[in-house]
Amino acid sequence: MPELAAPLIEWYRKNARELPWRAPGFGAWGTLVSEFMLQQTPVNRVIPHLDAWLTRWPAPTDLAAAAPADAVRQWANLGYPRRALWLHRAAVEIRDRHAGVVPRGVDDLLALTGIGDYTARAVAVFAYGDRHPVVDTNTRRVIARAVGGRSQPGPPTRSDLADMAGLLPAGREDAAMFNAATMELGAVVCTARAPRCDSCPITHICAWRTAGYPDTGDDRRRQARYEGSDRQARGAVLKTLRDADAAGIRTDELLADWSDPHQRDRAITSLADDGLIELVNGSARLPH
DNA sequence: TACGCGTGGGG
DNA sequence: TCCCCAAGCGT
Repeated sequence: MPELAAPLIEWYRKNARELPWRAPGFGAWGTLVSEFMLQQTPVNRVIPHLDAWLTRWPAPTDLAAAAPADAVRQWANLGYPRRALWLHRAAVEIRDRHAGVVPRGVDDLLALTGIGDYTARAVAVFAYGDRHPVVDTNTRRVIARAVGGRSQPGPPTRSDLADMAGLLPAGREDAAMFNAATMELGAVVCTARAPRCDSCPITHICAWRTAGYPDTGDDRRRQARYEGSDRQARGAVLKTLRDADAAGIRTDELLADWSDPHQRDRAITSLADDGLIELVNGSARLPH
């Protein structure tokens, strides 16, 4: 296998976007919050919310002292609001189990609510500089193409971690840079649709290019339709409650005009099950 | 392993 | 107009 890391790192040094979490001394808490927000939400939408969040809660203990409702409100329209709840829980766990300091070990990070394989290693690598494989949708796509010669990656697998580990340079600094560079390439050059192969720094190594850019199929999981879905109903309920005062809204007045009453009821029940809302005295409100 | 989970911008 | 896509996680 030709050397992948060197040209990627060189390209990254010259072309990396200036992003808030890449500023020197950004801090582990900022990194952790940014990674929560970046789970399925695009960079450009995250940036202003990240700034506001860290201004309000500069340390894990600050967020831990707040009510979950405040976290859900501050999350605003970033999407997947369970992440706000999970981030709040993680802050409480960091306060209680790690003396208010974001842990450095991958196992400790994995034990926190809302942190999985990606986020745990992203924090360990980007905040603490340790040597681990970071696997996300970008690195999986870049490796599927450059190494696997395929047009798209398959569904995520446990072996993705070992595949990335096998490509990692020996040194900690280089390894961290390689992780970041592979993600960056996937984000801005080796994109899911219409990749910009003309400006790619590893075309000379790319197995997909060598094979003539074949369409090898695409067995990635498709996202369910949103229009008319329960998710849409949940989103509408939560938006209403974010915009309401702390006392909430009577459940019989909540989304009273929703076209499917059963779906409305399902949304309210499932949100309560998830802890995103509380049902008290016939009213629904964000969790105190 | 496969599914449910928000929201908005771009092709 | 839709459909695709976005630094995933928990179950």
